[in-house]
Amino acid sequence: MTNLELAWALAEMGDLLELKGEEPFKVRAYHRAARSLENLEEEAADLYARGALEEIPGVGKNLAKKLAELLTTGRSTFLDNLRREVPPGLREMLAIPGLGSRTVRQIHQGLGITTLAELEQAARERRIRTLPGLGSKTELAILRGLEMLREVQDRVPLGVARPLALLLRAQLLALPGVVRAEIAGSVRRGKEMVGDIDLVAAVEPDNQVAAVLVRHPQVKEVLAREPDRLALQTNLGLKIEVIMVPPEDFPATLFYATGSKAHRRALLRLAAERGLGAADLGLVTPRWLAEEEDVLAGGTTEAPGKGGGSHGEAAAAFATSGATAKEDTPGVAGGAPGTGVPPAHAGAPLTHAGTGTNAREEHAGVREPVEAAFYQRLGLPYIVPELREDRGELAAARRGELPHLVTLADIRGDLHMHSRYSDGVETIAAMAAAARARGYQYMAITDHSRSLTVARGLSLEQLKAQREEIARLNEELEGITILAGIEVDILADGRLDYEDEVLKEFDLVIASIHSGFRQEREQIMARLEAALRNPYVDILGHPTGRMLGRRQPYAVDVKRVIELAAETGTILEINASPERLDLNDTSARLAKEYGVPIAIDTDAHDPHRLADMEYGVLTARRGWLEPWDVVNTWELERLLAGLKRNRRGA
DNA sequence: GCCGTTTTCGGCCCGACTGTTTTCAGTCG
Repeated sequence: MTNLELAWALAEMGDLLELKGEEPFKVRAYHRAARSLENLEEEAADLYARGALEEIPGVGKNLAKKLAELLTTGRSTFLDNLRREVPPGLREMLAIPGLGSRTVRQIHQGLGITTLAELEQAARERRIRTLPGLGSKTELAILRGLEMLREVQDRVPLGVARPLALLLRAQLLALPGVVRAEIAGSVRRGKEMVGDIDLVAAVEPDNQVAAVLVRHPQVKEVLAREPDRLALQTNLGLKIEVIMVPPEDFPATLFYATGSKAHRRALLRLAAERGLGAADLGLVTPRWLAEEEDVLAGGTTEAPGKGGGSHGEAAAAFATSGATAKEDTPGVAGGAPGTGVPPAHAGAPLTHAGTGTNAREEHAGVREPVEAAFYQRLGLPYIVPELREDRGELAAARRGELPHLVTLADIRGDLHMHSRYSDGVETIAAMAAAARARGYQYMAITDHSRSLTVARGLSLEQLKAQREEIARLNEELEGITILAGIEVDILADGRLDYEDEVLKEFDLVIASIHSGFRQEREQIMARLEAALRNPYVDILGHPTGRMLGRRQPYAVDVKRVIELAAETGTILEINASPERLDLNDTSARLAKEYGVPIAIDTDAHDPHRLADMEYGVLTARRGWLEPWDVVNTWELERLLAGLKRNRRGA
């Protein structure tokens, strides 16, 4: 079992124990251990092999035993028993904001409800409010929560799907008869949430793909097994589709499977306007021809062979650190993160600034954009997957105005990270070492401010101590500059958590909302406006507060925030954590149109999470951002000179 | 259930907000 699968099993145990009414500290122990496993560098299976499971933080005798059972048998009698005791629907209810274990238990016991469907019906029939302590607001929260769950149904964050996609691609390439394999679909396009992992493999007739993959340890169920197509369901509930084609069909199939569907169809319409057909472009596979037929018929039905929407896709180049829209530069040969699987192509060197030793930082990618020829036959430059959403990319290509997209290699620093001073897990020195190992020239330590007590926000005394430590480290360390920053809370009443006299002492200030999420729009906007107008607030952190699949944004008017940022000279953040990606791609693009500079920050609480930068860069690319739009691609001097605090009176 | 150069037992992040209430329990970050 993989670390992620083990982590999910522990988290499920924790949830089920909580629903049973176990004491909170025991429940928390399961969740803490789950988190440890998610962030573990080494495979738990290896730790088990040398009897070292208890070295995992938060794992003692008891949990080590449960992990050992999972690792050796793939099952857990403890978890199986829990699942028998607690209806699975109750666990799903925990995902509804506002519902905790006590309320779920009360609803279960009071109304006999065990599924989300029953819960919805009860809320609509106003039966929830018949329970003591619950009222109409809870019913509303339930209905809203269910709506949010429906939106993300069967989809997972890119941060979960992409690592598995990279692993699968590497494993495919190791199989006999596989000439080439690439990630396609929404994973390749870098969408924030994905429904399935699409892979395209160029294979010889005697390949072993199906035979091996149906027995893959992470595969729970085979959904379809056809000569040229395999559909699988993983243990974690993700769907995987592998399309197998002869090598000569690989480019067109990859192109098709990457989507988006809207982009494909717009491309075919453009070709038709010019009197060209799919065949003229070299797109002669059955999928393309069927789609062309449908487009020409003016139809909106699905092309055969695939399911609906933009997820009928498959395959390849992930070009974050390589190819851009204007230059067909090579991408990077990709290894699978954290798996020790070697890169598939030995050729292209890592282009990431300086380093590349960490497998987590490597990127899958094709060495040349295999689809370039198709665009070329239409007289167009190559369009990277991140732009293929039918959001004006074809028109821009025709005008020769495709953006020169920012790449991971352009990033010179990370301006949002936490240390042990607040809720981070590492020292400033360790975070600095990790940032330097990534080739960064600068970084900012931005711990939480004093009101965020859960995150051990810093008192004025601690701020002083921290600043002294940073000054000392800057003396000692070569090759990286640490900025003394803060992530200051925008308090519920609109004040900032420190006075201006304190804020002006920092090198850089991020202001963020961590409380009062349910306030009315007017109040939220008043708080944001006050923060944006503060002369010492340089960056607005995670501007909408959303957590993908978990929490809706607070009542924010994003366009107004962008206008205010433009007016006040405040930088807006793309928080690169795959749980957030906030701003999202379309908002980032709007910010660019307003001339608002963007900082792509990881908000890392742990050195490993500095690698989340790639997700932020992907989101920025989907937002058409170019290096000059992103302040942490700038040289440090220029960055500092550009901060609002330093421009005042200048 | 985990953890310990103070502890092998008794702590474990804790204060604010929300919804439901007339004094507070539950949820959240």
